[in-house]
Amino acid sequence: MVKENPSLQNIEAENGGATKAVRGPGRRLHGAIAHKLGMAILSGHYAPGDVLSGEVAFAEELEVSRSAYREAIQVLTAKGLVESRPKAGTRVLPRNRWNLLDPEVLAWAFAGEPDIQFVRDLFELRAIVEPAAARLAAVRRDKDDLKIMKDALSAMRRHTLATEAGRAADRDFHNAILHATRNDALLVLTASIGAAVNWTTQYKQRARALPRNPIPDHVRVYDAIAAGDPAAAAEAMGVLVDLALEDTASAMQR
Amino acid sequence: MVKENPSLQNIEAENGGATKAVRGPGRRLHGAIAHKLGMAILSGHYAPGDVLSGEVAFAEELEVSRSAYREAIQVLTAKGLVESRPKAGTRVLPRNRWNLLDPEVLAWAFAGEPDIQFVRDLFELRAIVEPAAARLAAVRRDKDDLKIMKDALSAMRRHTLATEAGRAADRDFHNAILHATRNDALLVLTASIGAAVNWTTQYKQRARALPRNPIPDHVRVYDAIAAGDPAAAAEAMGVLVDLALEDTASAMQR
DNA sequence: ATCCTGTAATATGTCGGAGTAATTAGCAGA
DNA sequence: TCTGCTAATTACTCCGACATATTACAGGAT
Repeated sequence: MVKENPSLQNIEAENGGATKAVRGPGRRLHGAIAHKLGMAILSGHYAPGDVLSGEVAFAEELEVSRSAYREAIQVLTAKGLVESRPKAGTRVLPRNRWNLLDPEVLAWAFAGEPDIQFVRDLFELRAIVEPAAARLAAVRRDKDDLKIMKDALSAMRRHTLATEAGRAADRDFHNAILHATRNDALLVLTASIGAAVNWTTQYKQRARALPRNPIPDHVRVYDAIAAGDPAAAAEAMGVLVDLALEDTASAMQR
Repeated sequence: MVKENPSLQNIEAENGGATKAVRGPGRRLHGAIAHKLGMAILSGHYAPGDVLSGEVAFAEELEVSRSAYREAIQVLTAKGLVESRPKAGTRVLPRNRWNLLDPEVLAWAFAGEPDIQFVRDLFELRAIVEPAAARLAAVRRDKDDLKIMKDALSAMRRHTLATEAGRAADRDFHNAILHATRNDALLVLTASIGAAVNWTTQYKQRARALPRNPIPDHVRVYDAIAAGDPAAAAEAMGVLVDLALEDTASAMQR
């Protein structure tokens, strides 16, 4: 258990100037604090059971008002990361209480050095859900869905995955499939994970050039869905996820 | 777009007495507000795009301080339900921005009249994930996992599912399976959904007695996992989920 | 040794005000 | 009449202080 809070100074102080100049226009102060704290927890800087020393002391240390600190804590509490009780202080909750599928939490988890085991867990989940989604999409898609997928596909071809536009097209393609399942729960889940994993894709991108051309595999998924063949769609999507896992794993090991 | 806020008075006023007497000991004020507001949004009382009239006016109407109101809004914002911007007020975000897998959001969704389509979506997701989890568990489980499952099973036999203890044992059984997958992401996801769905189970409970004895089906799952047979485990779990869906659907139709 | 009780520490709830950003409307020019 | 800019209003954001309630902890009694 850490007693004092080590080196959390300078939340957002690139320059020593005014606060408003530092934080972006859309970014609120408590949001920045929550981000900072959330990353600190997800990165393991604070372990479950650790106590974030007293509210007043902490806010003082961060050089923000208690209100801002309290609102930040409120956010973390809403995501199940911490729990604060009178006298006891604010403690980091055990991992199983964390809301790991929250988009923001996911982002924090991937912001620092992502935990390899957790990434593998996430891909395992993807490997379960995405093929099943493709299976459903093959049955339930309509003409509009197919058109959107087709457009995204050609956009992926035009720009490569090396560009931001290309990656956006990739996201659109997958989102179109999810949307075609007509299942909101599936959509939300996969969208959250997808966003985090796409971050990993950028990560990978930094490491080296594309390992191989992913377009044909995407086309196979599209063809199967267009043909209304659930089994083939699931199989093709399975290949896609496996491929992504391979690439990511090899990129993270270096 | 609603302009004024209809009938949100008396957040927690059963009696006209002191506030502290009404809200439970562990329940904080802003938590109660967030609960109230969250339920109002999830139940469709506020539609996406609706604006919750001015902070001051609203806090006044709820008879709480602005700080409490703000902290409640903070919670909702963290869950992606609303977004507040200066001058524009606090607006309800579109549904696809909602954090539907958040345990609390799920609870709110089920608190009122649960949306049938959403329940179906959730069960579809369960039907995808849980058999896959059973498949993994069949391979990765160790002796301790089996012991916990066995204990939960016998507890389910002792108390029936009609009692709270029996339902707790049911939860334990499923959690043990999830834990045996050694996949935190899977565990968190299914735990969230399971909690909400268990609520539905209580719902069902009210409607009528148990439709049939679920114990043998649970035993089949256990046997397959104990035998280390992935395919059989997945199949048996699929049966379990289908059964639950059937029961819930028929219970909700009345 | 265990239980109880009092106290101090700490988080929670409240308030009002100053600051800031954005929408809206009003005005000027083409 | 339409377009572009300016200004004022409005609502959120942040702040610091105060009052309150809860609880952990310690010290004493049984």
